[in-house]
Amino acid sequence: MSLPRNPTEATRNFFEEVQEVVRLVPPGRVTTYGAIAHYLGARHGARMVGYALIAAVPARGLAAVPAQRVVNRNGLLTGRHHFATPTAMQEALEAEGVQVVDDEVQDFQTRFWDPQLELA
DNA sequence: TCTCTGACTGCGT
DNA sequence: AACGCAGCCAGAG
Repeated sequence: MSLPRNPTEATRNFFEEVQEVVRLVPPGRVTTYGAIAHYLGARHGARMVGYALIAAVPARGLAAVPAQRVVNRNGLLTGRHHFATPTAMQEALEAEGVQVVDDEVQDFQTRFWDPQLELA
């Protein structure tokens, strides 16, 4: 799968909603694809959340959309290969105090930030 | 059109 | 506990 060149209106809106939620994740905390999908009403699957981030990073940059704070439900950095370098995602997380060992966020449960709960 | 492939998940076996 | 599988939906070929 590659980047969408001409996203449809609906797709673009979904992408923006995802990016908006990701921007609300506090530094040092992480959330998951599924949590975001659920928060947005699961209109699209969790896969689409990841897809939205592919479009988000090059379009807005790491500073605007902290995509490193989105991991899978097990705390694994499944999206690290989409960053500029293979270690960029891990380094970005460690820079804000999140320890990562073997592609896995340490102390994941207490680091987890659920938009459904926090933005209620 | 059809098929395949995902930065995913949850359920059933 | 490990796997398989279906649902999720948009692009590319």
